[in-house]
Amino acid sequence: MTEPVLIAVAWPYASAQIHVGNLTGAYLPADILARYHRLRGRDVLMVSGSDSHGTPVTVRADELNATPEEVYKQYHAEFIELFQKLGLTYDIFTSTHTANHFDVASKLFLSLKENGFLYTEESKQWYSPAQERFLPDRYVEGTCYFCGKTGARSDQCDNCGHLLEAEKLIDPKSKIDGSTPELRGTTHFYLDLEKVQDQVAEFLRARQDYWRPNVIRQSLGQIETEGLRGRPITRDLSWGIPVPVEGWDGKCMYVWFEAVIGYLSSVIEWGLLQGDLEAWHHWWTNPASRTLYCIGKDNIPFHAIIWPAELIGVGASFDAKMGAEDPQPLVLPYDVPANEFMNLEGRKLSGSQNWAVWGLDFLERYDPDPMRYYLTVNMPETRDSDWDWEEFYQRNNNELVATWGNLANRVLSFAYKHWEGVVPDPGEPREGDLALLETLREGFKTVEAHLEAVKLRAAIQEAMRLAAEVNKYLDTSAPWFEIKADKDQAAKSIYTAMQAIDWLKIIFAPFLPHTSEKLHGYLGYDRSIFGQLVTREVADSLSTHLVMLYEPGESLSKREEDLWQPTELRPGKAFNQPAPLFQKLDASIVDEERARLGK
RNA sequence: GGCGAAGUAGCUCAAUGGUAGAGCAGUGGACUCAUAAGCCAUUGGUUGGCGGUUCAAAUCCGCCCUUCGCCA
Repeated sequence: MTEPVLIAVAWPYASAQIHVGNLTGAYLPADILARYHRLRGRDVLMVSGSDSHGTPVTVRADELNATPEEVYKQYHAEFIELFQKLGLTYDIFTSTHTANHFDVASKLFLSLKENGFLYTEESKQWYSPAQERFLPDRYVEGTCYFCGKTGARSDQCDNCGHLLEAEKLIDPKSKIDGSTPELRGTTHFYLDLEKVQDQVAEFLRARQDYWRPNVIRQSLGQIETEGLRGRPITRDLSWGIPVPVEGWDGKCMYVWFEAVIGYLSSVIEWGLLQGDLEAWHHWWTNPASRTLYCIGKDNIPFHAIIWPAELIGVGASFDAKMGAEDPQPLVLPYDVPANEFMNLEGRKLSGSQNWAVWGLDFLERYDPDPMRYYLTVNMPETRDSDWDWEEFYQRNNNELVATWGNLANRVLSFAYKHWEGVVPDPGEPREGDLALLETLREGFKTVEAHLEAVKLRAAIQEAMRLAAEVNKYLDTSAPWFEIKADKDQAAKSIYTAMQAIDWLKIIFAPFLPHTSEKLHGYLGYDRSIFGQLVTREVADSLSTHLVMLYEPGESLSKREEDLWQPTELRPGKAFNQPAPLFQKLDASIVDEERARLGK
């Protein structure tokens, strides 16, 4: 009896590279949770994909003189390369530009429409007579009627900060060709949030005891003080999912509306690729399913209010459209553990000013686990945090290398030298040996409690504390003395320490999977702890797209098998010559890396 | 402007009414299996400011300051 766990991860916009802020905010915590739940033997599905539509992609395409499809595919491929190198084990990482997603989004849209949660309304939008199309707000610039500054966007003036009413903007110009746009009436669909407001509030109140304060207070606070108003969910755009209603040619669904539907469509696609068309029900219509949404704080309203509102409005209608005989409603979010932001050297990250640490660039020079470690201990769980190269260097050398890497290395080196690569037989354990192992046994439970509560920083700190306990144990028992007087005593100490690091390997595995696998290999195990990431090109009626998939293969983490517990290290078992798990960094990297910033 | 989050030791963070703690950095020490790592000891804080409630406040209340986010 395994528990379905859906790890739903924010969909990166396919118009910019991924930096450490994106990673620590959403993608890395998701992977840590996914790996932990896999070790527990649960039915984990971690899903996401590239948000391929919308204005940012078309803006980037215009800049590069390319098509939006070319732009999205280029970034999409880079995302997948990064995720493979960093070991972010998405069961599926796909795209919103797939026939399946179009179909699912359309069915969901129509479900909302038929259930009476959509209405239409006319508003005024910028229209370019020269190009015969509507222009997004950010394509139109003019003179601010508050401060007189030119170059103000049509919806907000960056100079004085005022929000602007489009019709009052002085001398509006299209950024594309400099022509003068005009305001024209256009009709759009709106999501009737007012209608579901009470149900959304009820949904939030039922979860307020365990949701993070920043998420629950902001969401519930907004409903209680201001209430909800309808939001337009369609736009005059050509790059996106067409509105599935007759007579609505030239209009697409607004990206924020359709991208979140990816959490559903990607699970369906995963099932299709497994050849199991019904698989998605296990996570989406099963009341036992636990769904966790890993996102950054900029996404809170969409995941804590709008997406639940969409799901409530859809009810069982989507399942009915999928052909179910006894249609069930879709499962509402269990938790939305949104993180705050990560700054860089005290300043806000800025991609355009290159004030960022880019994922792929970082991995050109460093290993993935040091990045995962620093981003976990410094995760912005309760407030904004800061990437500081000096601190990265210090924590790598003083914590990761010194406490954990050195522990594994000192134990295995000593054992390999004196017992010729065979796990020593401890005989009867002494009191101190039992006490250390008891501490580690308790450690599984403590780290587990932190992980279940999505307190990843506390979890990894506890894991490091356990490693320090083993270091203390070694200093107390001092096998380097024991071996001179009585090798049997040294065998007890070294066996106990080996047993401890074999367990710590599992405890660290969700956070530092690459080095846990390495240690796992040194300890003489054949099958890997986790599976592999593979890519596949998928063709459909719309286009072709690259998907990344997680394949458990012959790995140890399997459904219904709980690896999150102490296991016995067999005396007499052969193990391999060890090497250091982590590299010490030279102090010079701090200045070198700082010199790269802002250029 | 409205709502929300955050402000604790040099740095990163714990501690939601009961003697302010941990890790790292700093300082001193004994040891040497190990990536000069680890271990032991230790310095260091009017808990952003002011006022209030209480026998007791980092914690509850009010005002102010700073940072950040959402909304208008």
